[in-house]
Parts: sequence; C-alpha cells; structure tokens
Amino acid sequence: MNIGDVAERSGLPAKTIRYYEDIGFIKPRRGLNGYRHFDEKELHKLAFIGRARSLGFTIEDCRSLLALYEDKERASADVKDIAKQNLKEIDAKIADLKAMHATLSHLIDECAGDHRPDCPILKNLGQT
Amino acid sequence: MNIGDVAERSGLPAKTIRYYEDIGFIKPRRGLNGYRHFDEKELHKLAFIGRARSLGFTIEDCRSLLALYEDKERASADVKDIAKQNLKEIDAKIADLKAMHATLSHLIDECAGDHRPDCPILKNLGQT
DNA sequence: ATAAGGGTTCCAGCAAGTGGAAGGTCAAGG
DNA sequence: CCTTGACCTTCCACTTGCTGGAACCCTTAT
Repeated sequence: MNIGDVAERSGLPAKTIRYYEDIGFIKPRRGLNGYRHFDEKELHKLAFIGRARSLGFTIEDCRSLLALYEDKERASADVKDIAKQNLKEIDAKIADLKAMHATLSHLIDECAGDHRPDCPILKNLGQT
Repeated sequence: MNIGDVAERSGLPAKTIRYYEDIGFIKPRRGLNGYRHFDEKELHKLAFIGRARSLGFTIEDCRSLLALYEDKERASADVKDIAKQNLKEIDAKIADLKAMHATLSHLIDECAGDHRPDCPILKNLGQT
C-alpha cells in the first residue's frame, strides 16, 4: 500500500502518517522510487493510534499503549492506570469548561445585544 | 510599577506580560535603566485580558473585546456575538470531552486492572 | 509529449505561552 | 566601598500535534 491508501483506510491524513513515522511510530519500507510501502500490520498500528488519539490519549500515552499492546505478558493494570490518568485529565478539562460555560452563558443572558453600548460582559471583564 | 508588581496585582506571570507587550496589547514606558514602567491603566488592561482568557476567549477575541471596551460608542450586540461564538466553541469542546469520557470510563470499568494481560481497553483500540 | 494525480523532502507556522542562559540594576548589610 | 540577592533585561529554544506550502520526482493515461 502507498501512503494514500493507508490514509484512506486508517482515516488519518497522509501528513499525519508521515509525522508519525518521524516520531518513530512506524518504519515503513521504501520502494525503489522512494515511496513508502505499508503492510497490514502498520495500517493496524496507525488505526490503533488514531483511535487512542480520539479518546484523548497523548502521543506519549500512545507510545506506552502500543508497547503494552504488543507485549503479550503485560498486566492489564498498567493499561488501566494510563487510561485512568487520561480520564482524570478529561474530567479536569470538562470541569474547567463547565465553569467557563456557567459564567459566560450568564453574562450573555444579561447582555441586551443591541445597538446600545451598555454591556454586562465588558463590565464584568473590566471589574477591578 | 515594575513588571513584578503588575504580575502580582494582575495575577499574570511576568513572562506573559512581556509576551503581551510583544503582541501589541500594551506599550509600557521604559525607565532610564530599561525597566518597563506600568501605570494603573495598563494594569487594568492586563487584568481585563486575564479575565477574558480565563473565560476561554482567544488572544484575537481579547483584541476585539479590548477595542470594544475602549469604544464608548460600541453596540453591545458586537460584544455578545463574540461571546456567543466563544460559548459555542466551549460547548463543542465539552461535547467532545464528554464523548471521550463516556467511552473511556466504560472501558475502564470493563478492565480488571490486575496482573493478567487480558485487557478490554487494548482490545477496543486494536479493533479492526 | 504532456498533464493529472500520486509521491518525496524540508521549512515554517499555528496558540499561547514557558524555560533558561547571559547579563544589567538596585537596595541593604557589613 | 563592596558584595549579595532579588529584580530586571534580551534572546533563543521548546512545548503539542500536527498542517500548509514550495519545489521537486514518479506513474499512468491520453
């Protein structure tokens, strides 16, 4: 497979796949013309990374998860720890965003949103 | 005021204040020794930006909000539009994170998290 | 022969700062 | 007067995870 096929089948942009090679996730063979040539195993790996990324795992998390994935002696506790840490960070982000949402939607409700200059949003931001 | 005082009073790190000068938010005078010298107005502006940032507004949003803040002829509708756009983005992020949370916490619950290699989290990520 | 549609490399940039090195300045204590 | 430590200065690099673009090569069809 060339990079375009892998891009289509994995759902990742070709640019991203090249980037993943750069940072050492995959090492595809090269044809005589210099083209990358991927096998099913690499496609599978890329799809794995894509799914992990979509669940919020960092690149470094993906590295660890892949290592565990390929280690048939792994302890599921190690995987679970990484996942729990990620979940904690997701929850923290949600909490932050919810706080923003609360304040902001309140201010928006207060604001008339017409041609007049009076504005509770700016008033709040300008509060000493 | 020197930058350290402004940092303390605005809650922004000195580094960030210098960065905000770089990108044109403020233009503090300089003493003969080269030190930045801030007045209350600039402190106020920085605090304004800090609050806007903490509500999730981008730097470019802050630029617009600041311009509106200083424009006594502004229409509150313009402010409200920016805020509503930001709120939309916040909501989108929350939705994304909640989807991640749902999937991930489900997988975590399924995972025994012991010494055995069997792991639903990896199984899911590796699904073709 | 040429044009379209692959592929390649490398360099730059995004957001919004943060870290660190190398050096100048200021106020207080001995 | 000198030194010490806390400030301040600039500049450059790095962060995360890609993405865009330029310049160029390869393949296939017409």
